Amino acid sequence: MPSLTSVLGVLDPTSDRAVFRQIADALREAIDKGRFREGDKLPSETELVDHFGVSRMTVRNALSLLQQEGLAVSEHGKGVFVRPRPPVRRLASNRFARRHRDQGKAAFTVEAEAAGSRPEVDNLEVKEERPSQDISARLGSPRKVLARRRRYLLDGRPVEFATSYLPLDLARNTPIAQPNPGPGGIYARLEEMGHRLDHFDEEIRARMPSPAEVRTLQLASGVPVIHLVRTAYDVEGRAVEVCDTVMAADAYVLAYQLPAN
Amino acid sequence: MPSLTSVLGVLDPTSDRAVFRQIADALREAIDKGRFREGDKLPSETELVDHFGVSRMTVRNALSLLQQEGLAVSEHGKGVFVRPRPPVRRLASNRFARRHRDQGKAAFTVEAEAAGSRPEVDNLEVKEERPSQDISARLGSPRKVLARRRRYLLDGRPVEFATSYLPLDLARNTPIAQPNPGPGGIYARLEEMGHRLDHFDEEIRARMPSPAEVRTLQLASGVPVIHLVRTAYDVEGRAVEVCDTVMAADAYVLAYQLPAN
DNA sequence: CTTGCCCACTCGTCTATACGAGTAGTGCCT
DNA sequence: AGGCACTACTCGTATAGACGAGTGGGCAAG
Repeated sequence: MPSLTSVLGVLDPTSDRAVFRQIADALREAIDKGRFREGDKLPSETELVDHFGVSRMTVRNALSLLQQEGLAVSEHGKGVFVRPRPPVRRLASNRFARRHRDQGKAAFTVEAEAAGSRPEVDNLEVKEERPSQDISARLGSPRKVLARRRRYLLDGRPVEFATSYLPLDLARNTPIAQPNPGPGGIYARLEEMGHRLDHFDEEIRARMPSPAEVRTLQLASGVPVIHLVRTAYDVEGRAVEVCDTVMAADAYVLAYQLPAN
Repeated sequence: MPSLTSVLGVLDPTSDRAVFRQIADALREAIDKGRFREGDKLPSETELVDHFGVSRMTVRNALSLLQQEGLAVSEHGKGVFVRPRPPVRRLASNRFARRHRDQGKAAFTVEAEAAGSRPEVDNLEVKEERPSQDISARLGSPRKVLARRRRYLLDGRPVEFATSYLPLDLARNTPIAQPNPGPGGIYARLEEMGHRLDHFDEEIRARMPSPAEVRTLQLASGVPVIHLVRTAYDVEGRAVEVCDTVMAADAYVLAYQLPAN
């Protein structure tokens, strides 16, 4: 067992860099160099206090920095750990292409099982409501919309929360208003109903989660969310669906293929 | 001038929610309700201490939470302010399409001026180097690559830092190895050199910035970065360029249009 | 009137202490 | 063998105080 000094070094009292930043630097460097690996427990606050000869608040300040950077997570009663990188789910840009519309299960389920994960969907909610200003504008100002909410989990971990909005005049009293819209999902139903899909617009943002999103997605601190808003247009140019998705950023890579011409 | 109590309310001593969270909640709610607007100064730490009757560390803890959420920014000597939302730059998926290749200026410059901003590019660096494992794999394992680094600013604010990598055998002693590759950028040069471009692959991730990225992009705390890696392929299927881009997430929306078939 | 200093106010850093609460192992008691 | 209590260790929350450093306004000296 190597000494803490050999792993973390010592403070430089002549430096004008704040002590807690020096401590954070030392820990960050040790993590980068592989002295601590994913899931490893970092030295406890008490050990760091003793090693660096500073007060506990200073140590906590340093650890808090690492958590904000997404490098570490603390667990009450256990310790502070190097944040494990979960397996990422790759979302291909053509995942909604007609030829990929699976006739049995939802796309999420198929992909997750192919990747060796256990998929779940919960928090299902289908209701009629008045659209927000943003959603309303994207859908051509319908008075009411059908909202389909659901949360996706992989191996028990929530990774994504999505809401689909459809103009109510289009979705009411159709399979789309059912909790399970049937094989191929709502896009298959829309096409059966005569709304042949032409293209999708996707808008991607990244930001820190709201407290509600932290709860829903059980996010560790230092993990942003990817906010994706997809609008589906039929061949007549009508926006027939808006899907608002919030994803745990550490669980996703979005992949797009674009023509060069 | 409304009293602090009418804006922030009071603590609930019977609640088991931590005091600093209650204070953060009160401030967050006041911001959400528009009692404080973008750029407004929040009550000073001292005022919050007096109002809530708690110690300064508790108040700082609450303010720190808001900063991690990206809701507030502190300025030494001045105060804590509601974080202003900068204008976002919209990156369209077809921005590199051949027909959009401007013959005079760089795409960044054209777009920025169209949006009424003052564009700058700095930190230019062009050098030959050994590729990282990741870049090497994407480019088909060249021994060395040409790296072109640059930083983009809008109205003096850094928003994006990008590095292009090209196999050295392809780029050496060409205009691509010059600081200014000429009209239409390196994609125009590549096509002139016989590498007609076929398509691009883009991979998008979001995460918290490293300390180096915080410096380079002058990021406030609570602002993630969008990490985009674009690989350009010629019609023969060869990867001819990888562009690794780190963007301030609060300055960008990425927009993609996808066919439905 | 201008310059420059000082002061009041801001947040930043750090110490020292206290108690609460979650976790896990040990060992006793049943 | 099983269950439970105790305990030692972890991080979480909160207090009180001190000094440092950046900002900006006012006041006094030139």
